[in-house]
Amino acid sequence: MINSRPDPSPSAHDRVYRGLRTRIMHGDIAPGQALTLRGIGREFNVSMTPARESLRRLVAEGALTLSSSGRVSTPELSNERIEELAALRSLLEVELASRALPRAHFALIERLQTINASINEMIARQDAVGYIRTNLEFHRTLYLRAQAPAMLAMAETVWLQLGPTMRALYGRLRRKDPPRFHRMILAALKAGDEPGLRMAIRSDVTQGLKMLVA
Amino acid sequence: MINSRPDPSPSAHDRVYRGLRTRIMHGDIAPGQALTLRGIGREFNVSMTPARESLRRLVAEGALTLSSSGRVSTPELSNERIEELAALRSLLEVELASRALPRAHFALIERLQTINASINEMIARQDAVGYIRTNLEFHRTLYLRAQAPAMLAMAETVWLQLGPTMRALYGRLRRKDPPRFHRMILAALKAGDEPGLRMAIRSDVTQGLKMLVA
DNA sequence: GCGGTGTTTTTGTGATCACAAAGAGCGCGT
DNA sequence: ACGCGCTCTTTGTGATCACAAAAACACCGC
Repeated sequence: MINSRPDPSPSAHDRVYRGLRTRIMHGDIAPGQALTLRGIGREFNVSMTPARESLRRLVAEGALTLSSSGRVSTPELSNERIEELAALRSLLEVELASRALPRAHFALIERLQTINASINEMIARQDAVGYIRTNLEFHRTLYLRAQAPAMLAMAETVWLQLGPTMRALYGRLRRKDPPRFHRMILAALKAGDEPGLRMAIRSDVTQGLKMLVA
Repeated sequence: MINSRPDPSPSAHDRVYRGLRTRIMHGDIAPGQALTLRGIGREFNVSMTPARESLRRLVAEGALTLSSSGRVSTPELSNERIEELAALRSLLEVELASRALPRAHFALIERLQTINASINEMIARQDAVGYIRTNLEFHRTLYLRAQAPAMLAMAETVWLQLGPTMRALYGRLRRKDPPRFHRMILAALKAGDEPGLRMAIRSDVTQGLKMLVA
């Protein structure tokens, strides 16, 4: 669903939407944070109309929740919901990785290794938002090779829903070691080992969850 | 995502949204059909504002496509996209059915059998829209038992994207025989046979696709 | 007849407004 | 000190408008 072509005239509501979306996905906003139409409008220098459209769009994608009185805020997910979303990530991303595997040439693996190095840097720097962003870039770069845009869009929707929660999670986690499953993913890609890749993805995706429950 | 509680004050845009959504999901609208803001507004007796919100929401869910000039229309899916969406249905619905299996008691199976009888009636009556609606009701009734609202919502989003296409498909299909895989699903549910259920769901979901490619 | 060109109509966009409901704050009474 | 009620502010909703771009249409020359 991500389109990288330079849109000649990005409509106002699209600009607002994209701005908020990346902020939410990367965990810039904490769970439970309320957003107001006029506040968004002021921040992006637009009227209430485009602000409303972008907020409602994000609500439709599950990135924000709509209270009964119409107020929108970033969601505070229950543990059950988090587990369900992790299961969805696993389901979708294992399939995406599996489809990407036959198309994963050396250049791609090299790029993934570069991104992985950035991730380690973010960890060393204790930069939670940067870590989430770079980690998602790692996954998206791989899944783009699957040539399955609808499936990738769904995976991104799940990321979006988990964004604020992941921030709260990793923020308090203060991990020090690099993600070990990423090395397993890279090894499986190099070896063309599909079962190994599926297991590595599943482990990587559900890894964060285990830390939460603990 | 479907909420059956009687909302005391359904906002205008919600009423419009729901109306359009069920129409699209059930295949009331043919692929490629264009929708205009003022037209929707007239039809539902609202101004452009709620019409716009509902259209944009449906676009966000992939139920409608937005042309470069801002016009919205029901999508005409490529064969590749249809295959991908069918794969998504398979992925999600197999998991949903698998989760519903341990919770599927006799009352549920009985209800499914009743719905299945309705499906046969729709087929005999050559009612394409009624067939799609009842068929989705069969699946949703089963999946509701999975207690996985986010996953069910995603499956419904896929149905929504396939709605107009399924209509065009089944409309020209003129099938005469009842869906054989539904009997397999019921049998597997009664027997508590999980592998059999997974296979039956996968077959049922991808069955329509095969007819399209042929 | 046909293609192109001008006009006219339709359509989406974003701003603004009036309104009602929800929230926040404050003070009064007990 | 605490709860209740009142008021003022904030907030979302939906209608309407002006504007620009796009589409539809009609007309004219060839």
